[in-house]
Parts: sequence; structure tokens; C-alpha cells
Amino acid sequence: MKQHIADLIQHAIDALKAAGEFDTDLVPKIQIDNTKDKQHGDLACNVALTLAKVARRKPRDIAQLICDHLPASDSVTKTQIAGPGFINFFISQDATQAIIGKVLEEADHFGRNNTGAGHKVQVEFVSANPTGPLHVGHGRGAAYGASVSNLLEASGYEVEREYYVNDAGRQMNILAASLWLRYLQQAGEDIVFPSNGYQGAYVNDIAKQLHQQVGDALTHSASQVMANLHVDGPEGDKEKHIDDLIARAKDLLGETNYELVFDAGLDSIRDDIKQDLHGFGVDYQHWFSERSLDQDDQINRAINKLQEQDHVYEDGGALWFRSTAFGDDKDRVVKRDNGQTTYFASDIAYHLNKFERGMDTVINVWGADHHGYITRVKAALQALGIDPKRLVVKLVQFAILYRGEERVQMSTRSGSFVTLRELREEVGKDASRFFYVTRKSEQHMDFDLELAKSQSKDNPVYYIQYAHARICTLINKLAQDNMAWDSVMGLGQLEKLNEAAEITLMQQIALYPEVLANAASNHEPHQIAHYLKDLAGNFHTYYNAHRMVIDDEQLRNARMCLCMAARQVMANGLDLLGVDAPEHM
RNA sequence: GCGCCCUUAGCUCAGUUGGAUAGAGCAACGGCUUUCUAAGCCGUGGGUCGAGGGUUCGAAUCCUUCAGGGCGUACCA
Repeated sequence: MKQHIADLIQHAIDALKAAGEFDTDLVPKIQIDNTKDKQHGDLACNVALTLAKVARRKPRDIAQLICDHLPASDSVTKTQIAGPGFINFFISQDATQAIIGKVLEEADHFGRNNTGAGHKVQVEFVSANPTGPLHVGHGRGAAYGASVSNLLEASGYEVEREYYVNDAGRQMNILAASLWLRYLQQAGEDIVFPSNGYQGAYVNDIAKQLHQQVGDALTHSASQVMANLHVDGPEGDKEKHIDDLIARAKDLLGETNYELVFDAGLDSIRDDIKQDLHGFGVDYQHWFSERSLDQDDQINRAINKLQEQDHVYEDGGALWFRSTAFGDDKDRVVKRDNGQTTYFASDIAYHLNKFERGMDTVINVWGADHHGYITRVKAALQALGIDPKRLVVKLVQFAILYRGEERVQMSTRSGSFVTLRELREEVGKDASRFFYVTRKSEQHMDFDLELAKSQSKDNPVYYIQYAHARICTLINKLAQDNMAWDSVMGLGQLEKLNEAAEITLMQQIALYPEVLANAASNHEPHQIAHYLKDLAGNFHTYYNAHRMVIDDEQLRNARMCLCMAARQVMANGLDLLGVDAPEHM
């Protein structure tokens, strides 16, 4: 409809150019807006205001000229010039009612578009260290990334959802050491567990399993394990203590057995994360292992590529990437003086790899604490000859957890945290998925567990699901009363739908495609959430004021068409957010 | 110190990329059910859009200064 109005205005302006009223090289930007106030019609155009300066005329005069030259249209019943020079359009009821047939015909596909056709985009999200179960903080990234992926898919993009498994580095070695020590405890050794180890009960569980699988094959005496270590904190140095333990584990176990322990921890936790996310309605096309970069020598290859372009230099025994040449505050080390490559070097290789896989655009969903990395990663891409604009980083602010008034403290290391799984079990997938994306991602967010758990109307997801279920119940009610919904008859009688609540509901339904398009292009799933709340509200108002199961079969079928169209849009929108659309509540 | 993000009703948040009189939910108050799900609907009150300055026909939105909050500023990952 907006396009139609824009075409009409373009016609008028072309006619005015031909008549010599406007310069022929005038290229107006025609923008059509939905009006806030229905007194201003349904759609409004501000073109007369924007043209005023270049055309050197008063806005209202321009608006009048345009109105006088607008071609006739069946969809427009009235135009008016208002305020400083807006042109308001009143849309005919026929045109408004037509949306119902479109929704029912297109069903699941209603609202989708093809702006991303032929465009490959990767969305990488969550990507938490596989050192423990996901906690509630990861949930927001998961819900956001999944919804953004769905939005892009609904806009025609070819989407790959990817999880970057940080299975290399010190934290993983700490996990392996923690696991081994728990295993030794299982085997009956008297081990004092390090303060800096992973203390969560899940490490014990994995250790128990490992012990069942391999028996005492990995056992060494406590005295051997604990001999000559730096003293643990707080009296000593907990970092040195744990590093000693890692070295001891590698030493006593040997490479093969150390890897066995390491992999037992990694595989178990990664699989657990995978299942957890699946239960959260989040599934990936690809799990990318950080270790594989090193194994395939991709890190060195990336560094060499930078070196070829002279973006790397040596200083103090280390290799530095000259990121300052691309806007970074300081240069960054890619290879340490001990010969080890840095995490940043892996990241360069990883991002190079992404684009070499043929992605047109890469979206990274990162926790807000990683914002300092954006500049350097983009710098690396630029140095590698890849347009940094093809990398889009979306920062997700932390959700601060509350139980009622009380703030919940979280720490993975100490094991006292609320896991995503607990959240799912307590709150439910639907409420938590919805709750996470009702707020703009870069907005700080208070997540009150009590509130999310309560099945009250504070929880907007119930409000929407309830609306959906109510419509499904109507169909059942019809059947009970030996009536059936005849959509053909209903669609032929749409002109009967002229109650104010019906018009409002139809207009809201008609808005869905542009809300979806806008949410997708801005990566803002919260727009869908808010839209659905409004749509459900419009439906409840309608439902409360009018009856659908009535004897007048023409009106009944027409109303059912409207209700079913509303139901379809709710189902489509909820699906994008990963929320179920139940038939009963 | 420097950099990024944020500040809108008592609370939690929207605000369609610069449009007309800034909205919703919750909380408060008052109504609505012999009826298809009251997990609902209708109504009332509530604002210096953090503060000042600027840009223009027009600013919550863009620029600038300041205040407050969060995060980051590793040869950690």
C-alpha cells in the first residue's frame, strides 16, 4: 500500500515537472509514514515539506499542487493537506479488508520478503567457553542470535548459525586439570582441590563417568600429584598453583592420556550445551572448533598473510600486528615471545576462515564486555583485504538477575550460578525466549526470575499465546455447535467487517510485513515482540466487544476469516521468536 | 586518562531511522462476566524525554559541552 501511494505521488510530481512547475532534475525522496492519529488518515507523506527548500515554494502550496495532480485510485477515498504541509491519505475499506485474503492464502509465508535473496550471512552467537553449563547470561545472546537468524531467513537470506567452540587455551586446561583431580578423588586419592579450579558439581559428574569408563588407568598417587607445587591462594599464588597442576597432569599422564581427560571434559560439556540450546529452541548449522584452526595451521597462514602485506613486525621477541594503521589504539601481539600465538591470532584466522567460506556478511553476537575487540578484528579484516563493513558486531548487554528484590550473584568458577537449564525448567522455554528479546539488545536489562516464573499478565508471552489459543478455541466451539468455518464465504463477505475494532485489527495485521522487514534489517527482534503484544491487545479488544459464533453465517464466516488471519500472524511472529503458539492454555 | 554503550511516567520499557498533541505494560483508582477461555476488556490520574547550547519549516531522535550509570582499555581466553 505504501508503495502504491508513493507511485501516485511520483506520478503527480512527474506531471508537475512536465507542466514546468518543478525542475526536471528534481529527485524527491518519497517517504510514506503510518499516521499516529487516525484523524490524519491512514498514511501520510511529508514530501512537500522536504521539497519546500529546493523548490523555493511554501510547503502547503506544493502539497496542493501534488494533490491536484494525483491520479485516481480505488484504494484511496480521500486526501487532505494538513499541518505544515503533510498530505494525508485515507485508505478505502476494500483495500484494508483485502489483507485478510492475503494472509489466509500465504499462511506461514505471510510477512516474509526476499530482500536478502542470494545473500549468504552467518550469525555466530553464544560461543561460550565449554568449561561449564550455560548460565542465564548466555540465554540472552542465544535468544537474540536465534531470533535475528530467523528474521534474516524470513527476509530471504541464506543463514548459517554458527557456534564458535573455544576449545583451546588455558581455561580448557584448567578444566582438564579440574576433571582429572576430581577423577583422582573418585579413585580414592586424597586430593586438595585447587581454589582456582572449576568447582561445579558437573565436573564431579564427568569425573565419575570417566572413572567408570577407564577404571584406575589414569591414577597417580596424591603425593606424586601434589609434590612441589606453588602454594595455592590465598596465602600463595592460585594462578601459579593451577598452572603447576596443569603441567603436572600433562607430565604424569603423558600426551595421549592428557588428551583423553581433556576430550572427556570437552565432549561432555559441549554435548550438554548442544542439548541445552536445543531445548531452548536454538539449533546450529555448524559448530566450529577453535582447536581445528591450529591443527590445520590456519593461524600461521593468517599471520603469514598479514606479514606478506607488511602489516606485522617484531618487537621484544614477539610478533605484532600493526592495527594502529587501521584505527586501533595500539598494536596487538599475535605471537608471543614464547612462540605461542594469541587468542587474537586465532580470531583473525577464524574471521578469515568465515569469509573464505563464502559469507557475504558475518554477524557476531557478542557480550558487551567484548566491545574492545571490534576495532582490532575489523582492522585485521581490512589488512587482509576484506571490507570490514561485511562484519557486523551486535553487542548484547548483560541481564542482571533478580529474585524479587534480591540480586543474584553469578560466578561460573565457584559453581554458584543459575544455569540456562534451570531457567528453562522453572520459567519455561517460551517465557524466557520471549522475555529476553522484548528489550533492545544493547539496553541493560533486569531479569526478575520471580516475575518471569509467575504466570501473571506481567509476562507478556501469556497474553499473546492466550490470544492465539482463544482463536483456536473458537474453531472448536464452531464444531461443537455444528457449524464450520467457510473461508470462501467469509472472504466474499469481508465488507461486513466495519466495526471500529475490526478495522483496527485489520490495519494492525497489514502492518506485519513491514515490521518484520524493519526488524530484520535492523537486527531488532524486540520490534516483533512489541508488535505481537499490540496485535494481541487489538484482538482481545475485538473479542471482548463482539461475538464470532453467531447465527448470521455470512457475518460469522467473515469474522472468523479475520480471527484466523490474526491467529496466523501471531503464529508467524511467535515462530520467529522461538515461542510456541498453543491451541489451548 | 582514553574509547564504546546507556539515561523517556512511581517501576520495566517502546518510540517505524528528523514529523503533527511523546506511547504501552505493571503499580494506583473506578467500572465490565446468566455469553465463544476474566490468563480478558473499558475508563481515570501520572512527563522539564538526565542538563545546557547548536543545526532547521520541525529534535526524544542529528552535532556539541556537562552530569550520572555500565563496560572495556593484557605477550588472558
